[in-house]
Amino acid sequence: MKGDRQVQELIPVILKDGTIHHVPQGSTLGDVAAGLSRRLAKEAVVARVNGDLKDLASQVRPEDKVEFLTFEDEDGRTVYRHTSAHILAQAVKRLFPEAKLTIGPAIEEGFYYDFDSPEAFTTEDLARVEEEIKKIIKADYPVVRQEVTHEEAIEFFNKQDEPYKVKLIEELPPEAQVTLYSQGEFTDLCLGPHLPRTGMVGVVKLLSVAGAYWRGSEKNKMLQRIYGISFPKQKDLDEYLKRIEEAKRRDHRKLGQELDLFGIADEGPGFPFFYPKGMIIRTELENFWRDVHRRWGYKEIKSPIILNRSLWERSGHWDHYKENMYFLKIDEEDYAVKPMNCPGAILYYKTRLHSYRELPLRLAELGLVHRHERSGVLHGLLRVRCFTQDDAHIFMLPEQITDEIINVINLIDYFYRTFGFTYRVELSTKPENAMGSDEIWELATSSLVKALEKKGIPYQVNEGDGAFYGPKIDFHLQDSLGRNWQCGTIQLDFVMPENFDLTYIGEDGSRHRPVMIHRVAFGSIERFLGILTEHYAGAFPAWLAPVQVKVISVASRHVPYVLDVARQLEERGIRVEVDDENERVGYKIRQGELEKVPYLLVIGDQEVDSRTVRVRKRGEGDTGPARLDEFIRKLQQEIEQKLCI
RNA sequence: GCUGAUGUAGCUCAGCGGUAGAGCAGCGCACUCGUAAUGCGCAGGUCGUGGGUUCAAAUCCCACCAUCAGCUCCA
Repeated sequence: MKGDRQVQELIPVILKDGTIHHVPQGSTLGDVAAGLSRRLAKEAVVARVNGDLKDLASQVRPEDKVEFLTFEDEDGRTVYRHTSAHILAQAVKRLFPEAKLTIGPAIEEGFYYDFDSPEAFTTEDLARVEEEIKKIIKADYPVVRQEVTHEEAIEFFNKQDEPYKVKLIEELPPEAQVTLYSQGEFTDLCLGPHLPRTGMVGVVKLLSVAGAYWRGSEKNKMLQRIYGISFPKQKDLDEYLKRIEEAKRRDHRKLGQELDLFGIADEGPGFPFFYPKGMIIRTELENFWRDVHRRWGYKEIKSPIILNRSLWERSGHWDHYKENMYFLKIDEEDYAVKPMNCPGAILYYKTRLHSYRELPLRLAELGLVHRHERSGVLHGLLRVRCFTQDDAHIFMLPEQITDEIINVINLIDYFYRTFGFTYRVELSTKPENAMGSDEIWELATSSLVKALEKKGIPYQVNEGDGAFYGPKIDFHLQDSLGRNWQCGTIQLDFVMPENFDLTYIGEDGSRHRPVMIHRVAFGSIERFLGILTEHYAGAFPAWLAPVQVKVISVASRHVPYVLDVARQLEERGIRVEVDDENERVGYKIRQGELEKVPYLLVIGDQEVDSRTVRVRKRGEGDTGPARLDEFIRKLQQEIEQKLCI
């Protein structure tokens, strides 16, 4: 009567929605899922039990609060991909038994596994590994968790000749329980949890192989890292690969060349060139910037690129930023190329006495700075060695801090909205190499928090990520592909005013110390243009487009009218080009579309006769005939309002 | 900086020990044409740079330069 007794011993578990479900004692989480729905039976990858993630193979206890996760849940996806990483490691060990296992976590997009292998893996190797992965998935090995003692674990991995695993275990406290996960012949040290079976993984795609240091430190040995991604269905993988393709298609380095906007010569690694068309976009961005700053009460200055060593010693850059700076000698004296604009702005501030009545004093500067970046990190316009910061330094009374920060937040918000970006805010606090006392940092940080809270903006805190002179608020904007870019930043600074002995004359007639804000909106004009290029996929809105209208002749007899139309557009301030080549219309239209010109005007007999133009809108095709002045009026409005259409 | 891959005409790429090739772009000629590539012809390269091996190097070896991917995700 053993069976009867089991049936009677039901235990209660609490489900996600609060309902109580009774299951036989000794049930696993997998059993519970299977009893709830067919969908869960198939798709549950892991369970959250009383807040902790647990393998589906583990048993439930009475009163457990249980929630089942699938690939759709972030944590479920992480487990799914972590198991994928184990499958990758198993496949690699089969094909390359001499490769040593290290670590293999799931990451934001996919997973990786690092191996110490005598031979570097090639792309062909990856294809073979992928085949082996398919076999492992097909074999559908159960993934079995096992708890062993510290000693047993070390002995096991010593026997397996896996020195990195032994090292990892040795770093754990000796009394700790160590968990092992096995699937088929493969066993890995792992905290888990994992999928119950290898067959639950749908498709795995290995993406790339690259070097990576053991524990991320350059002092350690370089390992071979294989990156991969996995999905339940081929369709999901295809979509992911399509998204990668789309990002490649939008790569600003590629578009910058195709559209003739900018480029980088071998002779100047990290020092970009702007070509005439890129220069137009850049100038439009700067015009917009000047216009906004005028309206927000800023004055503009320009400080020199090269300044004497003594200045950089006083500012702290000599001690805190030296390895990123370029130096030169002039008349036997040491000079540095500026990596930041703040000391220049401070020198201007110090050219005369300031009254409390003129604060806040907002000094803006499009300042060209140079910073030494390691050769391996350069990347088009996004990571360069010289760039133009759309900088500003605000000198103010301590009681103006919160209002000023809110003012800057409003300005940055206005900037990003113009380009159709949404954004996220982060607050960074005191770093290791900071200048200034804890009290000052405390005060500065709480001022930033106060401004954010007053604006009701949600933010994330990054401990220890601030600048050496003060805490900061960073703006991470999100582009049309959902990627994040750090651009704007607001940094509060009590240190520089102290170092440079900055003062203002207060109401009481005596000298007081002002507070400083450093801030950028674009961040770097060059980088922002790179981001915009990818965001718009090269199809810039009319206000930024290097050529706004291209006028195309059908046959050579139409050229005089084409030139007349172009002249009228030009007179109304529109950037226009004429294509009067002896080519077919189809050819010229194709050129115009490839150049991503917002409007093409096609002119043939009909247009000449009726003195009209035929409008073709970028990406939409022929939109029919129009009167020229009507077209110009609409386009001017589109440009004026900076519409993204 | 480190690991790996790459570097051939303005662009995209083929050639991988026997002395440089295509398509597009450019130039010329013909066609005068209605919404994403008309046809024919011409011209264009010290094969990233510098060494070496060889009768012979774009091709093999070494060094350097540049580019690309990665080097934060921690059993």
